[in-house]
Amino acid sequence: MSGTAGLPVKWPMADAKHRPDSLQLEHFVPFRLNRLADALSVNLSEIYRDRFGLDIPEWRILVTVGQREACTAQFVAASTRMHKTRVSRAVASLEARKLLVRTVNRTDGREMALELTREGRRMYAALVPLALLRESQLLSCLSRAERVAFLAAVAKLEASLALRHDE
Amino acid sequence: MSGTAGLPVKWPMADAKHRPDSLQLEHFVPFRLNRLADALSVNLSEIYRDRFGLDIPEWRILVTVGQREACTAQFVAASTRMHKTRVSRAVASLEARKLLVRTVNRTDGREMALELTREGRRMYAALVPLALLRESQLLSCLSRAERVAFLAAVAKLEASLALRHDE
DNA sequence: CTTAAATAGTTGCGCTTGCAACTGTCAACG
DNA sequence: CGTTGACAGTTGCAAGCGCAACTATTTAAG
Repeated sequence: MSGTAGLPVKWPMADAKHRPDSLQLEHFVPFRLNRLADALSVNLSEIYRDRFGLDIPEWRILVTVGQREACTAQFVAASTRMHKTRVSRAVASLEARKLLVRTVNRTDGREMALELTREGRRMYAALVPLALLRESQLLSCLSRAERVAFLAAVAKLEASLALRHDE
Repeated sequence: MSGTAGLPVKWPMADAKHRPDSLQLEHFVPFRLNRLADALSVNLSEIYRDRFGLDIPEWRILVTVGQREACTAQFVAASTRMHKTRVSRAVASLEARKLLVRTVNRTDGREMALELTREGRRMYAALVPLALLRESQLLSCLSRAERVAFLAAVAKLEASLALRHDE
């Protein structure tokens, strides 16, 4: 332990520079993406939480169901990549708030079709434009070319991690 | 509710196409980044969890402390953007495992300098090359130009969200 | 010196989550 | 039919987390 005799440090001493064997968290891409995604979530939650009282799982379900006629919890779980218990509980919550109804499938009693209620649709219709606006605001710091390049790279990363299920 | 008489749907009916008032979660950038960041975390955790028994907070602390001589928990919290209680508990865990020691600052008894033990440094030294290798593997689906463009866009987004504290 | 405000770090508590185990239903096979 | 395995969805439980409240220490002000 070299020079820690004259301890202590309010702020750390200048960190080792970019040596190939040194990992600087602030430049480590997985960490940066995690932090970025989290900041975006927090930013977006102003809309769905503060203005509509939804948490993340509820918001995802509302959007997933709202953009279709109806679908199963299974489908929601697969397309949002949420654990099925997380979906189950959020669906129960949305049902309790009368934003969504569940109907048992007549030909397969295991499944339940999820469908937004009139009120659920109203919330969906109010939410979507705000979310899309916020998305474009968040991306507005990029030029059109930068945005295209960025999204193309994201798509490639998604493909390489087998995250895409459509197209 | 219109055509849900002949219910139910194992898979949802073809979803409404890209109408401007329709939000498709699979194309919604904040969601995609969240999913991407999560996949990267899972991918990386194979290294720090399975091979070294660390969880995310512990891994971040090990890296943050390891790249400096010493620093405070405060600094770790600020630079990793983790809540101070999360840092506090993970530091306690690392200390219990003798990967890290805490030393009270002589001139300010509130602070404690965090420093890796010999064993902590050994783990850090073993971990870093693996993590950097994995990072480059994850980015290897992008050409050099694509990678540069991607990172530039990420940096702009970070700046626009005030996530950068250095440089 | 004394008091008040600020800061570093810890802890109690409630909430959310994932895992494993469970219920109930359907499909396959004898 | 009856049994076995797969599948949709739910629940008990323990672990992780953030918030608020706390301790201990330092700094500022009077």
